[in-house]
Amino acid sequence: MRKPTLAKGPAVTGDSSAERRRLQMADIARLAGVSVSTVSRALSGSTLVNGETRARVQQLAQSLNYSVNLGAQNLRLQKNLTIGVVVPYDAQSRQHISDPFFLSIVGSIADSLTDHGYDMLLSRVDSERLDAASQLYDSGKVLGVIIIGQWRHHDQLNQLAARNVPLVVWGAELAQQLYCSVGGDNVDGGQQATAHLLQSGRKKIAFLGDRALPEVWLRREGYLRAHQAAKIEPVDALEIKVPFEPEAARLAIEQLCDSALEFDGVVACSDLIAIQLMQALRKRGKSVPADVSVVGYDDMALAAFCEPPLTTVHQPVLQAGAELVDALLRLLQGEPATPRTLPVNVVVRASAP
Amino acid sequence: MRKPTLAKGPAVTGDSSAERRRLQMADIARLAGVSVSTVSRALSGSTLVNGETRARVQQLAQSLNYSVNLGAQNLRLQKNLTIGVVVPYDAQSRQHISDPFFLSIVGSIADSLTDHGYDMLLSRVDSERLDAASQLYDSGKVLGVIIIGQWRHHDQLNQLAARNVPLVVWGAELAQQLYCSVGGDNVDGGQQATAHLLQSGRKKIAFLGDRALPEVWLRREGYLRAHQAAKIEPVDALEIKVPFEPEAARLAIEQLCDSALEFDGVVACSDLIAIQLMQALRKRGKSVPADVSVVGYDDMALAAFCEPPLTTVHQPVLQAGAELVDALLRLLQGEPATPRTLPVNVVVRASAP
DNA sequence: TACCTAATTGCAATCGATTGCAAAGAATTT
DNA sequence: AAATTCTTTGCAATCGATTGCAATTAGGTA
Repeated sequence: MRKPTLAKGPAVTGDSSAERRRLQMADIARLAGVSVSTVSRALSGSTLVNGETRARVQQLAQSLNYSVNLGAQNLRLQKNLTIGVVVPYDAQSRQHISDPFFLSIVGSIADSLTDHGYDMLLSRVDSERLDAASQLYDSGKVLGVIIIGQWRHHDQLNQLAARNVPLVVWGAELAQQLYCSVGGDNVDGGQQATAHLLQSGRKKIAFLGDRALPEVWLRREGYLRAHQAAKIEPVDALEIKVPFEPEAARLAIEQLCDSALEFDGVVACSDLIAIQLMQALRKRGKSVPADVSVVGYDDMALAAFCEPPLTTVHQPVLQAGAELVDALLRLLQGEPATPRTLPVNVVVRASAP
Repeated sequence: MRKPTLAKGPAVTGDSSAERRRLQMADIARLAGVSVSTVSRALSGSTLVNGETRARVQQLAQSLNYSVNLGAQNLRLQKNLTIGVVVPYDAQSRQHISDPFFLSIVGSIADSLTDHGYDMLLSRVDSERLDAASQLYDSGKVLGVIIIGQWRHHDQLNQLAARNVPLVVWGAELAQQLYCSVGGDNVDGGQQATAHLLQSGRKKIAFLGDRALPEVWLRREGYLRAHQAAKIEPVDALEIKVPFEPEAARLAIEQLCDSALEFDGVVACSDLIAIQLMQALRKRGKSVPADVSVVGYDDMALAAFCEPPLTTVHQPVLQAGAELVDALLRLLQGEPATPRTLPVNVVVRASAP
């Protein structure tokens, strides 16, 4: 086995003397003594060129690590195998791509795109200007776009769709929706989470989330339905506006815990919110789940390992990636793509037995 | 406030009748009644065109959502603002992009690239064929490549560098290294982790990792040095080959726990390994940290929240993304880029007080 | 020997943009 | 009024590939 040791070599230089010019077809042609046309045909395996010549050219190209310039090829062939994936960020809080849930969706999309032979261009836009995502498409960089989340701008997404931008969105299925969405069943998720708490005898259940976001609104809808089904009146004051951004969330949570509000159960709209809440409660000497039962949302890897392990609504991330990609590719074929709502289920762990 | 409700609309169709042809400069030219040259100049803000004409063309383009075709523009201008980020995957275990640590590095690279105005193309390659990453560069799709991890193929990376592929690698700084790397100080990390355990009185410390990987080899080096400094002889049998792949790791860990080997401390080469170990120990009635102290590696978000909270070696992910991007951009300028080893530090939590 | 067919190969137009250069027209100078 | 300059515009070449069509050559046939 080679033994790696600490290096002490010189700095790696960029160019030094050898100028870095990319090899092109004309070079191969010159070296092989044929025309560019012949090289092009040889490399694409056309039978129009002599078998011997073809083999010679192919070997030459291979040995020189030559690859066809895809930019030029795409231009000529009007082809493109790149899909844009857009992760909105919060411009105010300068919240970057870091939420583990979004990252895991991006990962699963990457896998699915690779399986289909597409490249993935990862990009960020201000969550208040989702329509900026179309720039990727308008400029021809990508064939179509997958946007992670609707945020506050269903309308902008509709405009993009109306402009015929090939578009699929991770998020809720809403009324008057012109674009294709794929998302978890938020109403059912909210309902299941709440019902689970109600069934275990909890009566004063807080709802933590920002209902200005469509997905949260729907989860709240489920929260209300579960109360209705159990013939229990939810307490209005226990709906707390908690944003997804960790820092802002922390403030809202501390405020809740320091208030006089009483609650024995919590439905949080993300695992991060749930975990922050559990920390805040512990710090104040309250026990989870003895004093307060907590249910999170997403079921990210973290959920199984925190203290106590978190009961949470599982979102099918792997399936999500595959479905998003499928839907977009179908759109690109000119086929219809129906919005999809994926089933979710509560995973019961210690935080809400 | 608009109230989202469940949708019941028809399927979103792809094309319907309206054929989807991308707008191009010639269209704008025709509509504005000028030549393509003028449009090109107007859109680039050249003073060569009449101010009035310029404004008119710009407004027209804007109102039609026209963007210059970047493929054609890049071809003509020999310009390209896309960087490739390559995440190797394990072909045997079909381990996909999912390790939270890699994802968080990718996230931080994405942020840094965006700040510099570059696009990011995310791609995967078989970890046994890292040299396949150069395809992105050879084909002109990207200006340069960032590869996450060296895996077993320092040699292939050197070959890429020798071929002048602009390349930066997240990983260890090794001997005879032709490429630029950025990574945590693995020797120091291993040493600090081990020293922390030794100082708290632990004597039989296991090392969990696959030393065929350079980074692990170096951490083991630190593990040995710490023992040497403390004048304690490490037990050879306590070096356990545990791969990073979760499933394979689980097997190795179960095997260790079921063996007759005795140990009171553990240095694990990732947080995932550490957490899996803690679960396995708990299942067997052993207590962490009373019976066994555990130190992880990476300090991913998870570490602070697992049970017990994990003492671990913190890797500076945010800084890593910025440094990787800086180094690559410097290379592309033709400037030298020195390999960088970033300082790491142990974050003490309950698993190894 | 003249003619026809088939197998190879290269010329030149094309994809959608940019830009040097020349031309047309307006404005200024002599 | 003629000459000169300045402003504005369009023509045509170019980036690196692909491909229809024509040209060349070899081989086969009448």
